[in-house]
Amino acid sequence: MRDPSYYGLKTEKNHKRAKSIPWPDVSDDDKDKTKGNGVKRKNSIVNGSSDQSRGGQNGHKNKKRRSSVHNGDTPQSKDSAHGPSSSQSKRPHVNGSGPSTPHSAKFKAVQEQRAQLPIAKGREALIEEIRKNDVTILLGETGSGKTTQVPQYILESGLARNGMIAVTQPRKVAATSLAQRVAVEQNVSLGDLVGYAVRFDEKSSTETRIKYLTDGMIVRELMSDPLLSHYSVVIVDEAHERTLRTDLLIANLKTIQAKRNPKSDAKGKGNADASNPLKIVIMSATLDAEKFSRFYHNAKILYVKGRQHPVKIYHSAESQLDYTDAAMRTFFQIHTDQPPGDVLIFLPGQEDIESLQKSIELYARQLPRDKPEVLTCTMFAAQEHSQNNKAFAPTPPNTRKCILATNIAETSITIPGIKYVIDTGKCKEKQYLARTAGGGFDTLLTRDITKSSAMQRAGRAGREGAGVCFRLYTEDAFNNMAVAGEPEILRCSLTASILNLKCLGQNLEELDLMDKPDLETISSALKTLWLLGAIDNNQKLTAAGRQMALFPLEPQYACAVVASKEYGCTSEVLDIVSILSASSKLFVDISDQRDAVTETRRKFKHSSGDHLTVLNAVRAYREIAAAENKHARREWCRKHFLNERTFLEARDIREQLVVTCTKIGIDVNASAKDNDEPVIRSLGHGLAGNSALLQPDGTYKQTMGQTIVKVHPGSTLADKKVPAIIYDDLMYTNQIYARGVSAIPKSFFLTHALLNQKKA
DNA sequence: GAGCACTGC
Repeated sequence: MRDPSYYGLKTEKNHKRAKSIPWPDVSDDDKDKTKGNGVKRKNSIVNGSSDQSRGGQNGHKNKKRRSSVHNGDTPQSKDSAHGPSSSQSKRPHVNGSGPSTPHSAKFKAVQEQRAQLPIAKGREALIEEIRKNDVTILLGETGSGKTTQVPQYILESGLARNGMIAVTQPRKVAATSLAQRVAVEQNVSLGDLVGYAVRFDEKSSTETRIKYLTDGMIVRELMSDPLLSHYSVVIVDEAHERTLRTDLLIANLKTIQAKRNPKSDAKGKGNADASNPLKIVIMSATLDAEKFSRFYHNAKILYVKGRQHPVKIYHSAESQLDYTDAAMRTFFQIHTDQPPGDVLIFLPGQEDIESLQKSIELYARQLPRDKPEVLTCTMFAAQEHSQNNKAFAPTPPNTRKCILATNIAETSITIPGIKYVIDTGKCKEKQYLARTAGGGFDTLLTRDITKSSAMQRAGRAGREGAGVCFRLYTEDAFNNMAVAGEPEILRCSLTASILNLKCLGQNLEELDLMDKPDLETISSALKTLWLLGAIDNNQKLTAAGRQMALFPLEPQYACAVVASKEYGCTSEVLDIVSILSASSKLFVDISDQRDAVTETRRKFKHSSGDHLTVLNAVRAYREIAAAENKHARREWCRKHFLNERTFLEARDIREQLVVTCTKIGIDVNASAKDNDEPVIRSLGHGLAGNSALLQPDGTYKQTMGQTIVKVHPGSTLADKKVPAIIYDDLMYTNQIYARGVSAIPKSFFLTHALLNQKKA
């Protein structure tokens, strides 16, 4: 392969550094492929070939116990169309978007597609296994069709009896779009036989038998229905992601099954005579099935092949210290030597993305005329939606699109047209550091990805056709990667989970979890709950704690809402905490318009700090919203560097909070008007543990610990010294920064923890 | 005086 400098790229940096990365034999790729020598086809991801699972240390062990569902079953024609449910689909549907008539061409095409999915061949074997066993582990590669088909097979076979089938997903979009798809396949209107439930959005009815829901939603349902008695089958999808809520669900399902299937023994025999037995199906995409199996009394593991185009994987011959530079050189090697096709580059964060984009655009301008144009797009969570969406626009003719993305493109978003993937092997990961004193804090540091992540990234090149993945790390480095990431339960704060479990009468340390968190993390959470008055000296849930758990909020903010009743400022506190709980930040940062941003933000700035600054922004938006149309509102937000989606999401959250408040007798209209003190006081109750005092040397030191914290430069209090502060959270990057900071009179908060306990 | 992967109720 040729060096980019061959094309006359002339910055000083490039002259010093430019050398091509020695990708083994990539340049004469086509010739070598036909000869079958030269090109190393390492870990090639070919339709379900065993190569793909080579990365897993225990892959070979799995084989012993895995039985393939591909054992020669032929799908029965009577089932492959529509089963017992078909009678329900014959009702006339008034609206045009409803299901088509059973014999329409569209419906037939849908059923043909269903029958061709890889999992369809194993249908009978799969149903038989689920019938025989209380718990089934199903390993399915991408494209196997397991998530849409298994619930339908279970329904159509009658295994669910009269109960519902729950299918849990870690993400909302997945739950809603899967339900949509399955409703089409069942030829019913969404919300009838097939429905979904995610936060702020539910489409289900008394007729619903297959319900897709987020894992958070079903964990919430546990609070009102501890045995999940509405469901006869619970399918946990994407279990390998090991989200906190999936782990809590998996643990609870085990105890629920022990109660609902009284005769079940360790080998998991059928329980035809139990009145309302529960079937569990764990679906996962990776190699760690053994662990799920062991957890569920050595449950049977089934394996189903996927449908993926082959992806050739090249590892870098030597390790690349400067991964952005290596990514740039690799991009230009692809651009100059490889056939057309868009490129996706995985980078850890926004900063790397923006700097690499600049370099690529700089060098692309110096390419000879006969080379295709380069179009760069960036994709990361903090970026405006419209910018992220640019990657989806069709690539113009004679152009190669280069998408620079974070992990967002690994699971959450699928970009069409990608033929080449460049994987830096890095990501950023949040990790909670528990400190018994001071409550602990989050860190966000760049680290190596895992094997499953690396495979996922490579797979992104094979969505639509054969692809190529260039890894900017050696094959040894790949082999030394962890198989999978640490489950979330081991790296996040447990304050909210412990509070919710206490409402179920459970203690987290006694729960039968697949992975148990540190005692330090648990005691840090217990300490926070005690400070909030949610538990008493004997760690028993208090009346106030029970109220806090009802709110879909961090316990700190729930505590502030509960406290606001006394100070008569619930309206203001709801405004603030609903913004703080929204998934996107309110204040948009645009790196190249920084001066304009700070200037505009001054309008909302409140002298006491960030919380009341948020309140000012909410009040200003509300005025605009009342007076102006949608377009003007959006324009106003853009001009003021405010994220309107945050306002809209916060409005939904606020509505939920109003319902909860009303239920427990908190007057949501109680307002302190322009008196700020009660608002800060209420927040002070919730943030009693998150406080720091100014030291003589100008730094802030935690009141509950010894940590020196710095006010984050993005805060309105960044260049102002006040005697005492409260803050939303701490984040360690280069230093320990307090974010979401407000000044608070010293006399306030030192007593708040005690007040919380007294009230409780 | 400096930077923030991704979910979810």
